[in-house]
Amino acid sequence: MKIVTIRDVAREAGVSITTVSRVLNERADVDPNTRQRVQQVISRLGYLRNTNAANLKQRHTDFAAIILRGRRNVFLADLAERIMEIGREKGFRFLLEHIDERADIFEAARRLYLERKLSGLIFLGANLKDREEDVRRLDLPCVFTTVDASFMRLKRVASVAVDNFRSGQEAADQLLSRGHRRIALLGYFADRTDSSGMRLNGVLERMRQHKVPFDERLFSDCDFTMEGGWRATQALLDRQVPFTGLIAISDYVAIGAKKALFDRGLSVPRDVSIIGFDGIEQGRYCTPALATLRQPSDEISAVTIQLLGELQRGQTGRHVLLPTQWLTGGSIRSLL
Amino acid sequence: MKIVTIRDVAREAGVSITTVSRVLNERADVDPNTRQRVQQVISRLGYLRNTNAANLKQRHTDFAAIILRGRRNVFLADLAERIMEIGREKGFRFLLEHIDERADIFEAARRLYLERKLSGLIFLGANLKDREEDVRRLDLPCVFTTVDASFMRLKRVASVAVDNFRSGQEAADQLLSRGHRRIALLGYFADRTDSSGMRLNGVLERMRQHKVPFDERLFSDCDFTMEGGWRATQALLDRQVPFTGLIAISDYVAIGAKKALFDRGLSVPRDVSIIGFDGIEQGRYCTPALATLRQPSDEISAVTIQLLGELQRGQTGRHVLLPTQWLTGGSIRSLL
DNA sequence: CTGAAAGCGCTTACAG
DNA sequence: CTGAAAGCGCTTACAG
Repeated sequence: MKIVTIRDVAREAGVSITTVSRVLNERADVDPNTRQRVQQVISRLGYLRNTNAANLKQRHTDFAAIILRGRRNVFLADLAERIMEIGREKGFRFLLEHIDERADIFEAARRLYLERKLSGLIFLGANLKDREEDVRRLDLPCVFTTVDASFMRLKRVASVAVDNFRSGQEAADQLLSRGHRRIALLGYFADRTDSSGMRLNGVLERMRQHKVPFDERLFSDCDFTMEGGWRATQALLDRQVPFTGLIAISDYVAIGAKKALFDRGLSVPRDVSIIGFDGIEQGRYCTPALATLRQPSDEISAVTIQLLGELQRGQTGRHVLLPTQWLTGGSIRSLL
Repeated sequence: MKIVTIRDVAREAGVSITTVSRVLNERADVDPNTRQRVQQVISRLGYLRNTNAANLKQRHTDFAAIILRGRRNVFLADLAERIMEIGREKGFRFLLEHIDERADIFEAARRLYLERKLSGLIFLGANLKDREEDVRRLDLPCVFTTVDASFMRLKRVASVAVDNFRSGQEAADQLLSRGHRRIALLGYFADRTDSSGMRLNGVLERMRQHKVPFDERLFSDCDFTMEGGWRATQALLDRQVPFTGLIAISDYVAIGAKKALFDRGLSVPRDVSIIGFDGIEQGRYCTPALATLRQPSDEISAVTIQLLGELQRGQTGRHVLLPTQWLTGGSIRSLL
């Protein structure tokens, strides 16, 4: 592949590379005729700017990077698209970096800053446990989306997430108000900041308030995947402890749970009522549709952009907690 | 954020930047003591190499780029992971580029080559219609995965895909052998190379062979999404033409179809038997499980790597068609 | 085994 | 409105 450089364009157009650079960067101080001539040469030669070279020299850019870990998380991928869409309308420019599940998001952020310079960072689905120092080192406007970073108390850090604890309470309310007393829980408890623990603790708190005892044998450990939900539910059923309701820490887990029940000849919602979290598209396509507590993606996206703007204008970071929305579905029924 | 450069490392370690560069690039010709000292300084200062600068100077690299369009396609995302996994074991190094649905894959390829130099390219889910000239211009080893590029007849181009036509035939066989005669089809017909048209034509061909007439009112147009399948099935049902079997061009479409049937009070497989294509994880978690023609991801991945290796060694590109695997499921039943 | 120097393809003051 | 020159942070012959 023959490589066309700015030098080739300059020669063909009969101008200096400085002028070509000006055209490339859409600067105003170029004669309209010159600009047009250069642009014609650019498209005729099929010139593409070498971003390496451009970024090497640039001291700073107006790009904000979105760092998204994991390539299979459709929820976060959609959120990223939405954030970029809303942000572009407000004049932001983005670099979306999809990094490996096992990669370190803060190292990725540093590398990206090094290479592209940045005006800000948006992290989707970050794990913040013991990472305060890493965040401080970045010293850039940082917005954490879908995770509460308020405990960090850093001026240039903001966050927006759903109120997972309250969301868990609501899930419990939905089952309790329909007469369910024996409720199974699928998920895990890690640290204070993780969404699984928050959601489950919300459920447990509300059960306590309603004086409904929680049978520990009805808790089954699992990660955020369908397979995890499937396995955990099988383990649960093996214990032979009866339950009529099941709350899973995510819709994916709930889908796995539903499958495991089906495999054992149990039916949803006849035998077990199921509730998930997140409100993924998939859940709407389940038969019956999965009842869930939906994360308001549009609002999360809009707030993310709002917070990034505030940080860039020098304001102290805010930490926003949004309520989830109850989305009912055929996966639950009333026992009353 | 303070930026540490190779110059800082060199000064701290008391060597030239050339030597630091040698350490960074893991060259053998460095004194072990020097190497260790430099490495210590690198980790002490938290130095990260500026890839822009590195790539600017490098004439070529041993990186192969994987270009994947669309951020929501879990099937292709998994395939990419698998390809990288297998490839790494064989000494390949990869750059995975996730590009926007609307972006041009060949422009992305050219830009990537410009910026990172490349030893080869792997395209996942490309659309090759009228793109022969673009491929020729790349003039690099190119492997097209999940699409048959044999019609291009270019020496440095190889491809691996499933035999979609045969796969369509098999889908038809599965329903016909169970006594289904009124079969609905969901998908679209574009050009010769697209998988939807190939699959559907396979179905139609086999129906002709079995002298089972196809009622055109049982074809409903849709894209590759769940929502598309849902809408198309509603349109189908509105026509009030009875059918007992349904073949959708993908599992996602089949999931949408199943939902639409459910919404109208119809049951799978009691009222309608459904078959999809691809074999996504999702399908296994449907209740009942979705019968499908699975694309053998592991084999596709392994062949992709094999073909890339062959091209890099100067061999002429081969075009491999793999059979799909029948994965039965509760979504179909026999009428016999 | 090590270093000085050229240069990758751009951008950016600076001068006119 | 335009151009010559310096320099971004690396790699790579080349010389020793």
